[in-house]
Amino acid sequence: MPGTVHIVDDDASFRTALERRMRKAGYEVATYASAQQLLDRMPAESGPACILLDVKIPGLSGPDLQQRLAELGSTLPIIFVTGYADVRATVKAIKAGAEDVLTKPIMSEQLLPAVERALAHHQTSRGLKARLDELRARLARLTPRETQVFELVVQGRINKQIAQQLGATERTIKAHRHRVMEKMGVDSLAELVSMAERLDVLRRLSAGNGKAD
Amino acid sequence: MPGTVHIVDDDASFRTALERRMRKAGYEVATYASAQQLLDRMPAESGPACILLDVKIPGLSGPDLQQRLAELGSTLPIIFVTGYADVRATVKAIKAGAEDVLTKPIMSEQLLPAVERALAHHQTSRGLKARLDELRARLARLTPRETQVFELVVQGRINKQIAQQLGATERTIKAHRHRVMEKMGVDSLAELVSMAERLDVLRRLSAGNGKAD
DNA sequence: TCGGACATTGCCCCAAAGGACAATGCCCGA
DNA sequence: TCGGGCATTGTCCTTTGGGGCAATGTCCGA
Repeated sequence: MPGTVHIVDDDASFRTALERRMRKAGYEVATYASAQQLLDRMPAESGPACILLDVKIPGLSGPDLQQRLAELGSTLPIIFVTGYADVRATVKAIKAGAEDVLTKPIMSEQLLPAVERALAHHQTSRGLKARLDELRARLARLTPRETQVFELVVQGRINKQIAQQLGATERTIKAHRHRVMEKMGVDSLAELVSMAERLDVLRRLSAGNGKAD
Repeated sequence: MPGTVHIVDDDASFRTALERRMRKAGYEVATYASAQQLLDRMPAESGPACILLDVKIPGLSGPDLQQRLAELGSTLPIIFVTGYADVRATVKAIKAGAEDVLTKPIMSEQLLPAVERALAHHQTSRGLKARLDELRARLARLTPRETQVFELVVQGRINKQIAQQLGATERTIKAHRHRVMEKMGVDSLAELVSMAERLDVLRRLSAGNGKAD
């Protein structure tokens, strides 16, 4: 799979060596001497990509960068590269959503499959994120009142109940409801509920870990 | 949190030492000299519990047991115990849903929090599993025809369309639909769709990894 | 101050969903 | 062979949902 590999390592020679291997394998490459550098030149997500990230680098550490990226809603899969076997850190990294952890010296038999997996996962998660963002955008277009109606509707309340709860007429609720369906781009209650459910599930996941996006 | 710790290790002295530490910490303990032994005496899931599992044991290995348990739909969190730092295996174990990986000698500062986390997670996942099983059970009570109607209904099709697609009368669909709502224990389309969505999402997760249950 | 976004309602009509009551036909295991 | 589960329909009536058409009132930024 074609894709871009972002290499973050403070050791210039290691960085270059890795870059060569990646280019030879057919990937686009971008290198960074520090985590901050990557954040500054934050790569536009145009295609499948991943990060080869050294754990121990000056300034923001590998795990620090991982956290920052998660906070920024990045979908870039991270493959950690570490000089020594640290089980504690490895567990933590994977739980935080890292794609893999490789120890130096990095064997190609491990590196290449890991990169391929990462790119494939990124492909998938980008798609998911795109769809979710689309839903969120639609949801954001609802007016406050429409949002209230939306929430009650997907909970299964009938117009009469909603009207009573919001202190309005059933006719009014119908009007809001109509606009909600319109703005959300669905034409059946089932689709609306399904959409709400997805937003909800994904919202929960996002709250839990950085792998959500 | 009170709970039971299942210890699997072929080294009797290590097993006993660990058992003592766990009892002292206030947990119920059950020990097994092999993975097979645990499978044979498969613990009934009565309360929060977890497994302290040695990676390298004769017969079924730790990871092997992990896989078997996943296939059996177990929700028991596994904390791996390993003699040496193996990053590859660690990554694989965590990805396969392991709760944690600890290296010997096992420090209490790592062990006790890990066990607590495992028990807490088990508590949660048991709850999720129970709810999911409930849904599955309800779904299983539907007759073939009702299942067909169920699927079309949650897709947002209206009775008329369903009737046409299934080659039946609208009246018939209403009858099936009514029984579906009844058997699934809901009284609004929204709830039915929500239920279907959960079953679907969780089904996907189950297919992906052993952590699903 | 004017136009636009938002919230609200009324009236009317049609389509769809929910249920009550009732009945028919098939198939299968006890 | 009989009872039960399952699938199917009919008729009739009520409740909900969906929309067209139209209008009013508030609030706010240009």
